[in-house]
Amino acid sequence: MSRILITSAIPYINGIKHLGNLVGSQLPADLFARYCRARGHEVLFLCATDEHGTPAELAAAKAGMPVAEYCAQMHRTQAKLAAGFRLSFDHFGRSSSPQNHRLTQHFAGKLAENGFIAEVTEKQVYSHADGRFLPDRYIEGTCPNCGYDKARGDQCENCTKQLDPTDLIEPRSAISGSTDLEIRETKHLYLRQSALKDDLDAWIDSKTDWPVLTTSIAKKWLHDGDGLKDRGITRDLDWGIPVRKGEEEWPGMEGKVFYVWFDAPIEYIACAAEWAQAQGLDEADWQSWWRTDAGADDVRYVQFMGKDNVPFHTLSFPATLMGSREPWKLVDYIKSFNYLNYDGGQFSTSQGRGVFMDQALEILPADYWRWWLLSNAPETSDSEFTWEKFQGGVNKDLADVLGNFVSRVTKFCRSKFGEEVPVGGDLTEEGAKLIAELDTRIAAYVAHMDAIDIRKAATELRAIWVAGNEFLQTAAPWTSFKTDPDRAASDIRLALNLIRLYAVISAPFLPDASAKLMEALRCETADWPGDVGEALAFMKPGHSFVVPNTLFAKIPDEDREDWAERFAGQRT
RNA sequence: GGGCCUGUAGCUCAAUUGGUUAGAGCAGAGCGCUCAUAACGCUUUGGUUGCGGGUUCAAGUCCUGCCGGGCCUACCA
Repeated sequence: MSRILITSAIPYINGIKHLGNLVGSQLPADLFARYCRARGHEVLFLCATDEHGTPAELAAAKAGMPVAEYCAQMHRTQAKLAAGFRLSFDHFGRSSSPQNHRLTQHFAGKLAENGFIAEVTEKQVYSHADGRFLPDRYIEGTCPNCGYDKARGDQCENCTKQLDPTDLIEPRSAISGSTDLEIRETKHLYLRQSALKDDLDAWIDSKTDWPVLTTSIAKKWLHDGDGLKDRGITRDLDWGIPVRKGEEEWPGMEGKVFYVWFDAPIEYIACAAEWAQAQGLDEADWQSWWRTDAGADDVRYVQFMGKDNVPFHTLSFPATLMGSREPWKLVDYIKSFNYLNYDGGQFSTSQGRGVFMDQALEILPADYWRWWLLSNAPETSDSEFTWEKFQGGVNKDLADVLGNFVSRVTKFCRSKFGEEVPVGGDLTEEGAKLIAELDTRIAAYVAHMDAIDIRKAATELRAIWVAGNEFLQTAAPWTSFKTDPDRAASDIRLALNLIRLYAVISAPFLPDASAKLMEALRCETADWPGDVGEALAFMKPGHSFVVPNTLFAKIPDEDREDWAERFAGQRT
């Protein structure tokens, strides 16, 4: 047994996430967490909402609520949806927690102490009408290069030229439209990542087993141009963690807050502290996961995220931890994902294009989504959601292959032997062959899960389900029952136990279906199978069960057509 | 512009890291079965591995030049 710390990239507070967000971090993290627990490991699985920054302030203003209240409400919404998808977080925290305030300020203090913070005075655009400094991309104007009149202050979307806000002709606030802008001097703190470049480089080089997607992005940032650049970690905002040097005031930084991407990864640690508090544990309990001087040396730490998050997790956050010169646990493995597209384009939060977490659960139970999304996870390249593929995958894999197997076995047994595991007969030749095949296949499945090769694991799991149908076909208990009922009894006993085995090993993908099967079979223990032969003899003759209701209903064409139309554009 | 990834059957993906005849699932065709959610099983059609060069005893895999797709490029988070 080992101790495994798992974190999912923390979703931004600003609204409900779509399926692309879900499959890129939280869902695969949950799959792995459930699998590790099922294998008997001690797991701490953490996630949280990322609550600071300009978009949160603007979303709150739009909703006519104080930002703290807005975040609290959206946190509850996101927590509820996470529960709906059966995301098994040990704690779902908030980056605005007191624990994160304290830790973020602590890290800033340590970094300053060790010379990794620079104070830089720079010029920023201030909007009088909005009463705030504007991030570059919240300034709009005419592009000096191509004349496009909705160019943003960081880049022109029309000609893709990189811009500085001061380059824009007739700049205006993207928030209010006001042209009453002023360039003001303001002082900010920079994390001197460049001073830690060699340490980071050597550390990344040592991670030879990481996905190429992860290391190539890190390497690019380390070696592009002049190498790793320092990064501003403060902002002129009201909503955020006040800039402090540990417990002390930070002269000259009054009224400023840390930038979300400084405090958001630190929430991974703070979240463990929140977890300990919620569980009534003490400091040492969460520190044993995070401090190598307090027991975290034997922890394996795995992070899950979309590719857009990689630079922060491979560089900025490790730089924060390394620069503290304190014994914090660094990540051991980063599993990163490409994007899931929606029917030929991108999922779009702003345009309401695609399926969002709340809508998905209104349509179908979580297991349907979990299976399709995970078995089509964008691991090696971007992948695409279409309603045809979704319908095809779900109907074939879940309804026909798995669901129908359960149905044919339990119903056959009920009609011939009654609702209990039949008595009589010895293991047949077909049964022995099945056990041998499952031995190999389950070993392959386990190897893929250990390696977090999700699509391959799903493919193998499906093959394991298929093996059950093949077994029934060759054993043909409906025929043998007429001449040799003991033989049929033995094969059906094996098949009923096979359903239990499926429930156990499929649980990381299909937690609800798994629970439903275990209940129908009146089984409580769900130990991971060691010896397959023993696992398939778990339920003894005479063990009673009930025939479960349809495990997975098929998606009819009419529904598919209806949904395709409903989610094509503007969300209502 | 620069960098990275990618292109394999109609579709979605594999191919033990250079090693026999490139494999699965879906879709299509045929046969079988009748326990089951018109489900299941077996067989089968289908490939000049984007295109052209090169290295090698051997290339889907390595090098190179084109062509196409995607992502990142540091103030969205």
